[in-house]
Amino acid sequence: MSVGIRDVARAAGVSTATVSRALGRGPVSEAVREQVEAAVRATGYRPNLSARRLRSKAAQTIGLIVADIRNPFFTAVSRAVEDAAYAAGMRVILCNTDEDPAREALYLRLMEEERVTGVIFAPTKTTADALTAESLGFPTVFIDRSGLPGAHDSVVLDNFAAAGALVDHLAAQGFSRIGGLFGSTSSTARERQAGYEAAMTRHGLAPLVRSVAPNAAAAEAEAARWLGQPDRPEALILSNGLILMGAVRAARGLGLGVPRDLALAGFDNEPWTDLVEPGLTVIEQPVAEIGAQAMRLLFERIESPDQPVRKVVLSGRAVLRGSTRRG
Amino acid sequence: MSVGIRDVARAAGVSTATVSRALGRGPVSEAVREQVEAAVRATGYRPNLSARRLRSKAAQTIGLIVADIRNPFFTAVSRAVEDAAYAAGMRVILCNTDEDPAREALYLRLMEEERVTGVIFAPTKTTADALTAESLGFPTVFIDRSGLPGAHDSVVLDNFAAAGALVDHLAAQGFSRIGGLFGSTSSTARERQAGYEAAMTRHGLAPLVRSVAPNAAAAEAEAARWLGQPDRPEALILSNGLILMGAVRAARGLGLGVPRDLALAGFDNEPWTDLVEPGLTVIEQPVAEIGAQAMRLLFERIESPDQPVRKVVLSGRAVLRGSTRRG
DNA sequence: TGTGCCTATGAAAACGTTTTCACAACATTC
DNA sequence: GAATGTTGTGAAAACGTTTTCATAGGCACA
Repeated sequence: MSVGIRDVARAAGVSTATVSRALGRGPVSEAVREQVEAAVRATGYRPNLSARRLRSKAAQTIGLIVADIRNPFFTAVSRAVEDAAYAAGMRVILCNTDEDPAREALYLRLMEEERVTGVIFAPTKTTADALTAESLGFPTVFIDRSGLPGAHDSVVLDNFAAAGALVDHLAAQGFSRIGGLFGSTSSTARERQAGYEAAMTRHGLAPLVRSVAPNAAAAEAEAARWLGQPDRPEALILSNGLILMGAVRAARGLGLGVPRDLALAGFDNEPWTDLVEPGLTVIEQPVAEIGAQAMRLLFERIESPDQPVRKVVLSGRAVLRGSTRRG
Repeated sequence: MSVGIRDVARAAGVSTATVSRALGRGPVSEAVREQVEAAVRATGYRPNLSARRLRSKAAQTIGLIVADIRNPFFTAVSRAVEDAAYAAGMRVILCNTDEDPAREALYLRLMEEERVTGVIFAPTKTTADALTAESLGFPTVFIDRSGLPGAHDSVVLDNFAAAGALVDHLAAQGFSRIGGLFGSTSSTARERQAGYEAAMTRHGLAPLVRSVAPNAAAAEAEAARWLGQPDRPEALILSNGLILMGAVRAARGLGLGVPRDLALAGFDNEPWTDLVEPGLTVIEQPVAEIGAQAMRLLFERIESPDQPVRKVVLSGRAVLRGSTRRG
């Protein structure tokens, strides 16, 4: 019923081996190559990728496991990864873990069963800490988040410095009760928290830290609780775009003026952050480059599996807007 | 080197056929099933999905081809599709066409080669109009956009009615020079335009229409051009979230107050639309339901390939905010 | 003219599963 | 007690490719 390589071979008057060689790379005479191509067109042949992968053991597939596809940061990174992958003739399987270690385990097993060429992974802290260099059966690059030192290639932001830069900026504007609301599931949030705390200490200020599930609803609830207290912070640093949005909503809900009653500074320069009034001060991440670098690292790891582990650290760019301007 | 089903069979003291049956569904005694499971654990066996798919001819894979993953509408729909797919034990291959017919063709060929179980597809108008019922080698459900009548299952918004509702609302507020800026690549934008024009005519108003590539940058440029003219519209209807964002930026850039100098109404109730000042009046689409219904239609089509073509039309919900309030 | 070495090709094996076919052991029906 | 299912199992075929192995023909070189 379905047309296979033997139908093409019959139509072209050659063997299946020759068809395979003509379609891939292999020594074939120009005449035969043209015959085969004509036969492919005539029969409407489409190669069966499952069969091809089974025999050749080259899956030509990379897995992309992200924590939350609704987070525009991951969407943007995915775009870059996919573009690079398809340009290299590889397919992408995209998986969403929702920051859930159980789903991470599920998808990692799926990757094994697919015999993927490699994986790009933004793991939760729980999973990252559990994964040693040998525990994964395929080349892996961590993205946005890093795990055990020296265990996996990774490309991350210089979170420590970026969070420190936000504190410096707020301190320079004269704010002193600067709070930090950080995600609870990622190493990234921890690093940002550490950078925040170090900078606060450097400025002789007392760190005020809370953590929260990294989504807008949870962040709004927690921020509202915090900001409702009499000794509320006068400035807040938020560890990603979703948490930043939650904080903006909480401030609105409580009738707090920004930056008069509350200054806000966050991460991820999402399109809406300069549309709200006042514009929000953020650290912009080089999202496209993160994706591209991850693919580069992955390809190089596939090429030479035994090279030393590498960690690419990219710098964020502070985008200063009205939300941190001292009234 | 890699452990296969025959290693498991040897370890369990049974044949490979029995292992296969014990792992899948098939008549096996309870004792043997436990033996096999123990052997799987002992050997660390992972099934090879390529081999499984090749032999069983069940890809257990659905393709999801969207126009732009940066558009939160598609992100949200993808979430729903993926959740449903993984719940049904299927994998998802996600592809981005960037509204480019050439990439659509590329990905459709990929779907054939993957021998996918089915595809959910948001096609450009160009591709949709070229695709007859027989031209696709797999069950397909169109999403957000429809093609030739009766050619493919689809789940879409009632775009005509929704656009009309926006016009009605603006007209009721006393606006009369109401312009419409619509995307140029989708049937959806055409339907919204038709609904807009019909409603304008119904109100005795003259339609003012422009079209633009459906992304924020192009929309901003076109809106700025339009709004810079002396006889500029006093209200604008925008055919999706990205175009709406472009229009907001254009208004800001020209120093036009909303809604005093310009009223704005659009599609897609994205999280940022109530964060800008004033909040934006939009049609909210039931994104999760669109994804879920698409999966339902697809599964039913797979089950009974010859049933009549169905089109699910969902209603949008008008969310009225300050951007259309008559000053 | 013989020897050796490329190049293009075909026959057949191999990839790791599931499925078909055959059959033995046992239960059910007449 | 014979005929007729069931049920559990193994041997081997099959899925659609790529790859290995073998070989025939052409060409260069001695």
